[in-house]
Amino acid sequence: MFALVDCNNFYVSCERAFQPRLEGRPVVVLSNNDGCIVSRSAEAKALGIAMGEPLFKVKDLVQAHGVQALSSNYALYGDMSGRVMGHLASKAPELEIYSIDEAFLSLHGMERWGLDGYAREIRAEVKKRTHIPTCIGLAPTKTLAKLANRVAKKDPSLGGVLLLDSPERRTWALARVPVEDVWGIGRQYATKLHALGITTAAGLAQCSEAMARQHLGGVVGARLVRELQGFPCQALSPSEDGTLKRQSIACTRTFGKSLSAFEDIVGAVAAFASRAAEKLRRQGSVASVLTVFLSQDRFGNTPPPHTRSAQTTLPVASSSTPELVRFARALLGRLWQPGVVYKKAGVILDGFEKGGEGQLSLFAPDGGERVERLMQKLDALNQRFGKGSVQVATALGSRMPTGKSTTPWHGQQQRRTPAYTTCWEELWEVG
DNA sequence: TCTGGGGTCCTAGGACCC
DNA sequence: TCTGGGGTCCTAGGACCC
Repeated sequence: MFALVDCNNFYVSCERAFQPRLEGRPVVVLSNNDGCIVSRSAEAKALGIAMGEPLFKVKDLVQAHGVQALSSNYALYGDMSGRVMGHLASKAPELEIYSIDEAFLSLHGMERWGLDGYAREIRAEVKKRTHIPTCIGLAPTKTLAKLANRVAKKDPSLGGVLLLDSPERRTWALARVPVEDVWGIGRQYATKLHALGITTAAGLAQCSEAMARQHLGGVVGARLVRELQGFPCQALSPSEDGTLKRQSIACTRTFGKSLSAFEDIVGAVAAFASRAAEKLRRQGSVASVLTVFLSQDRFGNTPPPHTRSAQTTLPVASSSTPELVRFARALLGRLWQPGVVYKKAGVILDGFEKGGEGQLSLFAPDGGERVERLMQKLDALNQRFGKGSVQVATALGSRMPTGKSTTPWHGQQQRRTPAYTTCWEELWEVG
């Protein structure tokens, strides 16, 4: 049996854990640049505020109902996520961290404990220790566990837990979930399925394999239907030592304002590459593929495509900031055009190998050990004195290296709460 | 005026290999 | 007119997820 533990309105719940006055009120958390709504409290959902909606489109609603709109505070959410996952890891032999607010647990062999009661215990404990409310779905496949979780979230009478351990319960749950709410059914597939007269998860579960393959992206769709029928097709991939090992790492941003000058954009790209390299080192990988993209305003008047990208395979896989910045800069040189107004850029790393196991370079006789030591020092300094204390100069862009002016690509974050748990200057004050 | 930032997996075609 | 069978790697793009 799998359990899927999912935090309710995660970002809003993190904010509420430190600001009890937000309890019972409509609250939303905003994306970067305070642009879109990415997390909503139950009260905000009830007002009809949609997920992903731009803030400016619901400004009236927000004002009329005194909705608290907060900038996103990823330092806080990441830390709270770690705490929740830490508790979950102690509750099951295996844990797969699926996203910042969700994890699959393998409960194989624990059936005799009474899974329903055990799930309620986990839920209560997470709430008590972290103040984060969760819902738990339990079922023989991941897709059914997701579905059970979704039903548990929508139906308060279930007390946050739903166990699907019999054909009767499964049939009951499948019948009450619209097909578009099934894990793996997005907008395109939902439209197709409705046209075919399939409107519920129950209907989808009765689909033939041929039909699933034809309409739902081949083997992916076939697996989805089998999982709904109770035949597991997706195994748990346990997260080693409670952390996620990614297959790709991206750092991308919409700029705070439009940028044209090469020096400004190269500053942004260098900063993104530095950040990506940091994440890469933290998971102990080296990357062999680097992609840079550059976008114009996708809501503006310029016809698509709005994005151009360039990719390169590194001669030797690397996690060195200066090395990756150098290649990123070269790629940017191929993309940037004078006079064009840009709104967004990004750096993506791919093709990972485990650090120390990759192909060695003929031309770096020490195997890159010096650079590795340098990067360790860099990370240690930034850990000790705060993010960005030591950077490659390219990342400063056209700024003077002194002074506190923000970089031209930085956006607004006017409603950010303190990083209560990760920054000495911003510790929680009680009183 | 204002419109996010991450990820995953799969397919298909072309170049190239034996 | 006929002209094999089996791979890999790379790129681009599409669908989905949170």
